[in-house]
Amino acid sequence: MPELPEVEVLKKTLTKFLVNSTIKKVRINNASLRYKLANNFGSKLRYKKIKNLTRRSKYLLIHFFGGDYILIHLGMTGFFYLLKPKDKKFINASFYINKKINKKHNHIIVYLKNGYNLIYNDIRRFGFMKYYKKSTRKSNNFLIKLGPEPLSKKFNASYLESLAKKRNILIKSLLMNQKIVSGLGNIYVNEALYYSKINPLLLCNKIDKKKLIVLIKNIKKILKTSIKFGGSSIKNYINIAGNKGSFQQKFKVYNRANLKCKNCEGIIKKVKILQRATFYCNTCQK
DNA sequence: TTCTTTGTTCCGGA
DNA sequence: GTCCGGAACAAAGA
Repeated sequence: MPELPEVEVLKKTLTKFLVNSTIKKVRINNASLRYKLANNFGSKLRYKKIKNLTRRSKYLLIHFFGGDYILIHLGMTGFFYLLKPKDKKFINASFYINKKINKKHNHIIVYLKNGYNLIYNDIRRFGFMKYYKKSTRKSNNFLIKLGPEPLSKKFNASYLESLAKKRNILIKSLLMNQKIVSGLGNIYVNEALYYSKINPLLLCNKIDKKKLIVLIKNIKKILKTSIKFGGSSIKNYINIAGNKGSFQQKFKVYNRANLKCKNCEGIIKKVKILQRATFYCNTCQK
């Protein structure tokens, strides 16, 4: 699942290949993403020159000279790769492809003047992209409601405590709320609570500040490590088309129901919180 | 056929 | 009105 670190790595990788490049044409194989692509999506992109790329939460933004931009969300299975057919160069830009690419899910192909094709592949089509005018930069509905970035200074223990004491919800629900902190998904919340020895079923207003300090520290550490790891694993993907990557995510608790805890003798339990799979060790997460 | 998966929105109960 | 959890939704694969 593409989470914040994956999007950050994607941004960095694409930046190298897209900035200052001009779009020659766009081929849309399937416009039915999570939100149907506008009919003029391709024609709007044509001849646009890319200025820079940014990330907000799990959204990737591609900015054009002149100020218009596209907003992208990868959903559950969306990813990008770059292909330079002339020299058979293949670059996996999206961090986590383990399986062979099924071309039938190549929904959008952007042909760039620099010879690269930027390809968007999304098996379940929960991802989306939208074209926006410059004037929407400060009023974009997807961005306007988001809380602080988890890696920003604004996301600290005092901030979290002030919100936690006002609410009567589970700590996991608090962290999953994008208005509280934006960009943490299910996997990283599970992992961060495990590292911090905090039970996801605890009420957020019952957790003392000491614990919150540890939690904040771990969230930042896990995200940073993951970004670093993603950055280095990307290199292994600069291969000829078809070569598989070997990157494996090493989760401490996520998806380990009924297995032995990596920290103690406990067994990892699985419950649902906000309809999401939640994993924790009953012994070390008090 | 049914279940799982994520992020967001909507709805109803307390 | 406010707070909270559950359902629904998007699509595909097991």
